[in-house]
Amino acid sequence: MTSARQPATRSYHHGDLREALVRAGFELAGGGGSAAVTLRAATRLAGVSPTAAYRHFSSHEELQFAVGMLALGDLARAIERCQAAAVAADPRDTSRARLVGVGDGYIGFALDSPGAFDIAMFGLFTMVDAAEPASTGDTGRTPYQLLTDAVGSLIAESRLPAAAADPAAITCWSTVHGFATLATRGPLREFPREQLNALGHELVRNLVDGLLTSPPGVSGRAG
Amino acid sequence: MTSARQPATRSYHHGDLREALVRAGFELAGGGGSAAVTLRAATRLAGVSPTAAYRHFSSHEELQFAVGMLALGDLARAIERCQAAAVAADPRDTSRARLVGVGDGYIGFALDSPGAFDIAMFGLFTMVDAAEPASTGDTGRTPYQLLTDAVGSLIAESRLPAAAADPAAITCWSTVHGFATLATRGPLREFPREQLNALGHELVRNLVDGLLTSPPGVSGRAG
DNA sequence: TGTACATCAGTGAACGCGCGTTCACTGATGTAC
DNA sequence: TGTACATCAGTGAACGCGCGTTCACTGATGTAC
Repeated sequence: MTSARQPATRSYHHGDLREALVRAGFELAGGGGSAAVTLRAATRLAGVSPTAAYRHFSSHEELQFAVGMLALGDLARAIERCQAAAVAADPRDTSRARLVGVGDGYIGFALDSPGAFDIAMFGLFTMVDAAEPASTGDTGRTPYQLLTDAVGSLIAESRLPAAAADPAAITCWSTVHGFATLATRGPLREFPREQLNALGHELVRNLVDGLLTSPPGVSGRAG
Repeated sequence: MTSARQPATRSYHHGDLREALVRAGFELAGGGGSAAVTLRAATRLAGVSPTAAYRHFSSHEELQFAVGMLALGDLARAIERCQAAAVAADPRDTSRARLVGVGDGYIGFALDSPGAFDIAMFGLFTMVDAAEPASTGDTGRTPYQLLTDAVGSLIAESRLPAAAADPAAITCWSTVHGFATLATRGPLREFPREQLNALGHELVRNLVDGLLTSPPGVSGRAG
């Protein structure tokens, strides 16, 4: 969106090495998670010497972070897709459907792309609501924002008390994140995909309906 | 429990290097999680040459696994302690209290000993219900067994349908595991400990009561 | 009780590996006159 | 339009690091006679 005074100016030597390195890192993550995203491997994949990376990233960590942001954007899009599907399946309750979509998208993305999910967490964990444009989906929202947006509409509809906003978001995130981890790298790892789909599907719906039935944050009974 | 024909036979050269290495590994994990449990660092800490480890472990992975088992045992004991406390706090509903104790213990252990928690997962994830004695608490049960035991008593009391056994265990584990991860290495990392305690406390009780109100596994409404 | 011997826990040097990072450089690109 | 020059993206060799693992060994322990 900056004025394009020069004709795209693409390609000094390589074209756009920064972009190529981030894409290479993303590909590596797909194979072996965040541990596979080394600076040398990325430059190797891009067909360039290791030193070249330092023209675009000041350190290995900066590359990892950039790859994480890219993966976060993919996660956001997966969530947006599931939200659309959930709304289509239950058009009379779009707020609930949008929250369901967050859960479905999160779990589905982890199952489909465990490596990308792993590196996405690298980015997520260092900046929850970073304004990094690369980390947003088609609606311009990060995965975390999509979650808080969905919780926010339930609050706006008085179906969740305002005080429940934070605890509800944390509960949702904890549940789907835990399941994604167990299913991806944990003891559920070798379950057939169909069964994981079914388990995740039910988990998310139980989670959302449980939340609406007895919202957290409103001091429950002592245990 | 084997016949002690020889007087404890302790100490060839070192005493019990295997034990010392596992303890060293555990100490390292306390500092930097599973990644810090290298074979060389463990031997260094034990004051022994790297090669010596190969008298007791066939590979680095075997050492990591042994350390994981030790950490799992600690986790089991943390759970047992929380179960006792929960039962004392609510003696009229011991089954519910025991399940609450699993959650409290799991989260508390992760918050108290993130490194040990990390390496414990290394062991857990490769063998959920291994019969490894090192991985059990004072009652001789592994953490996972303590969870299924607690769910089992609720089923025995007809407060949960038998069909809910597996999904309920998975839901519980997912939720507390996810929270432990977010609180330990995730975006909740820098929250004050007291707040995390409160959040975890409430999360667990909402989880358990939600489970008892609407058990999973009994095909809920479509979403 | 004393000596010869077998066992085997631990040593020390070395291997190859891939990593992140630094250095002085080269050579293609774009710019100024 | 053509030449001299500055820029700066990418090179290639090298560094030090810590890792897991192998090798031939040493020397303390326990055992047999």
